[in-house]
Amino acid sequence: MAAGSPRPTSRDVAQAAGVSQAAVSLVLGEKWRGRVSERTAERVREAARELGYRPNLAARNLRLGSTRTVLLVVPALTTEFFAGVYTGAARVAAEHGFGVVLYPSPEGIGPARDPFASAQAALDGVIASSMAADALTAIRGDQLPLVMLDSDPAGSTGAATVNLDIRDGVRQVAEHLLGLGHRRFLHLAADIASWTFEVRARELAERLAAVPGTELRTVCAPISIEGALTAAESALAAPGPRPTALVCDDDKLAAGAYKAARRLGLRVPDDLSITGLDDLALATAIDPELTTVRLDAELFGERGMEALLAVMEAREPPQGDIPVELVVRGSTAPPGAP
Amino acid sequence: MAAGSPRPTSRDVAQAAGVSQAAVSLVLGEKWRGRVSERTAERVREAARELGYRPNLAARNLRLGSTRTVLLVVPALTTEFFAGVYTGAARVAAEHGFGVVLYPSPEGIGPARDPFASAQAALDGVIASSMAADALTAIRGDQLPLVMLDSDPAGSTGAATVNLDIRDGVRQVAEHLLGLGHRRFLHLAADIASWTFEVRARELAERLAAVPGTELRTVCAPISIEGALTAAESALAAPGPRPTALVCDDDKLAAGAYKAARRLGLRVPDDLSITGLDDLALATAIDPELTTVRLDAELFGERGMEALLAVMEAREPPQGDIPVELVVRGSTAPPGAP
DNA sequence: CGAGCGACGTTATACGTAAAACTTCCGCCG
DNA sequence: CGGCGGAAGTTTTACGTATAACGTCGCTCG
Repeated sequence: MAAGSPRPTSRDVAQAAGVSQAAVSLVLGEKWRGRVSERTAERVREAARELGYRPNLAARNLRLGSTRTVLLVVPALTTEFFAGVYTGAARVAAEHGFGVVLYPSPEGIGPARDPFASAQAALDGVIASSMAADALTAIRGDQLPLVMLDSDPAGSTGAATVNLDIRDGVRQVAEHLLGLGHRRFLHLAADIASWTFEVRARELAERLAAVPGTELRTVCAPISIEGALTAAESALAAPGPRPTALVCDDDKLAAGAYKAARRLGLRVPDDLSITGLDDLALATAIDPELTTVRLDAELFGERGMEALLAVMEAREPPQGDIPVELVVRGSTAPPGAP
Repeated sequence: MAAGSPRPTSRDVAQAAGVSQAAVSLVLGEKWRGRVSERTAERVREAARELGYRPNLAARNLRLGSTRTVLLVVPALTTEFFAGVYTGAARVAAEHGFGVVLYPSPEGIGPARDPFASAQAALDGVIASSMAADALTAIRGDQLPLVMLDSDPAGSTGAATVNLDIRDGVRQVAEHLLGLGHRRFLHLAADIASWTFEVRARELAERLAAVPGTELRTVCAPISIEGALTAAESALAAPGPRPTALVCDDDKLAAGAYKAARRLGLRVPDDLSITGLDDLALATAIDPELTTVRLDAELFGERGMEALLAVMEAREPPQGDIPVELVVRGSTAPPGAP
C-alpha cells in the first residue's frame, strides 16, 4: 500500500495472487460456487486485502450498465422532514444493494447543473418530491424509472406516486376543531403551487362547508417564520369578527402564527387555537406545544424506495396512502375559554 | 428518440452525423478549435440534439479517471445548518465543474455501506464534518483529498481544516453575560466527544476564570429538546444558589432549556438568561427570542469547498477561521431584573 | 477404453468515452 | 518544384471490470 501509487486494480491483485484477472473478479463478485477452489479464493481475498484493493466503480458501472444508485430529489433541507425521508429510503435501498444520492432542489445552486449532472453518476432511478415542472421533464427525457412523492396520483406524467394521507390529516384537524366548537376559521396556507398544498386547502374547505354556520378565510404566506408572522398578523388584525381557529399548512407557519398572536396580544389557545402539520421538533419547542399532524417521514421514504424498486423491476408498485395521526397538544382549546 | 430503445451512444451520434466517433467526442468536449470545421461541428451538435444524446458518465469517469464529484459528510440533517453548508459547497463546486454528493452519517443506516459504497461513484475528494474516527480511517485508506470541517487543526491526521471561529463566539457570549453582571453560570453542553464542543467548554471556562467571583457548573445532554429539558431541569433544581445565566452549546439545547425554565416557574430572561449557538430558525420561533451566535453556514460550506479545491490542486489551502457574530435578543438581561 | 463430465481456471471481449497518433489534402513559400 | 505546415478528420488504444466462451485435467461409467 505504497503512498502516492495509483490505486491497485483487479489485475494487480491477480498478479499478486498468481491467478488471472478473471479469477479475481469471480472471487470478489461472490459468484464462484463451482468455478474456483476454496484455496485459491482465499489466496485472492488475501491479496486483495494486502493491496487494499477497491474495485473501480466507474468501470463496474460501465460494464454492468447500471449503478445501483438512485437519486432522491427533495425541495429543501430546511426542516428535518426530508432528512427522515432520506433515512427511510436509504435503509430500504441498502437492503437491496442500492445507494441513495440526495439532491436538494436548485434554490441558490446554479441552474447550469441539473440533478443528473450534479449526481455525476449514472442513475438507475429517481424519487422526486414536489419538484418543479422543468426538472421533471428533464427526468422524463432520460426515461428513468420515476416515483413521485406527494404528487397528484391522477397527474399527467403517468409516474408512480406515493403519498401521505394528508387529506385524512386535514380531516382530523377539522373534526378536532369543529368538535371543540370552533366556527370561524383562518387558513394560513403555503404560497407554493404544489399538489400537496392544494389538497390541504380543498379538504379543509370541504369539511367546513359540510357544517352550517362555519366561516373560512384563507391567507397565503411563504414558508418561513417571518413570512407567516406578517401574513398572519395582518389577517388577524383585519376588521370583522376574529377567527377563533387558525389552521396552518405546516409547523413552521404555525410558529410564525404564534408570534403574530403574541404581537396582537392574543393568548394561545384561549383566544386563538392554532394547528400545524408535520410534527417537527419545533412543535414541542414553542409554548404552548403545538397541536399538529404527525407525518412519518421515514416510512414515507421507505415506501417511496419500495415503489421505485417495484417500478425498476417492472412490477406493480404498492398502492395505498400512508396514514397520518393527529397529535393534540396545548395549542387548541374550545373557543372563548377563560 | 424511440421509447424503450437503449440510450444513444456517441457512436450513434457519429453515424447520424456521418462522422467518426472521435469527432463527436471532440465537438461535444468543446475542445475542437482547429480540429473540426464549424460546419461539421454544427452537424454533430444537431445530431446529438436530435437523438437526445447524453454522454455515459460511467464511461467518461472511467476514461478520465476522475468523476469531478465530491462527497460532503455531515453528522445529521436534523437542523438547517448543514443544509446551508451543502448549499455553499455546491455553489462553489458548480463554479468549478464539480458536483457534490451528500452523505448524512450512518445513524440508522446500515453500517454495511460506508460513505464510498453509498456514493457509488468514485470520488475526487471529501469534505467531512465532525465525523466518527472509524469512518475517517476508511477515508484515509482511500488516500483521497480530504478537508475536515470544525476539527482540531492540530489533529493527528494532517488533513486540512476549515473552522468557524467558535472560540470567538463563546468569548462574545461570555463577555456579553459578564457585562450584564452575571456571575453564576451553568453550561448546558452537548454530550458528544467532538472538538467543536470541547472548544466551547474550554473557552467558556477560561473566560470565566479570568473574572474573580464567577462560578461555573456544567451539565451534559444529548442534542435534542427532550434531552436538554431533563438535563437542564435537574441541574436548575439542584440545591445551592441557582445560576443566573445558562450557556447552551447550541440552539436546540437552548429550546429545551426554555422548557425546563418554564416547568420550574423561572421567567426568561428575568430569572434566568439563556444563550444558544447556531441561530437557527428555531431561535426566533421561541419566546422570548434567543440570544445566540450566528454561524454563516453557507460561507462555511464555500470555504470548505475552496479548501478542498486547493488540496486537490496541491495548493496551500487558505487559512483563517470564519468569523461569527453574537446576536443579542430577548433571552438575556441583567440578573435579578424585576 | 474412450466418451463424457465436473472442477478449476484462463483467454478474449465488450461496455462508451477521450485523446494520442496517424492520414490526407491543400495552400504557400523559399 | 519540393517540402512544410496546418486544417480536418479518422484510426486506434486504453481506462478496469464482468462474464461468455473456451481449454485442460482427472475420474467415472457404460
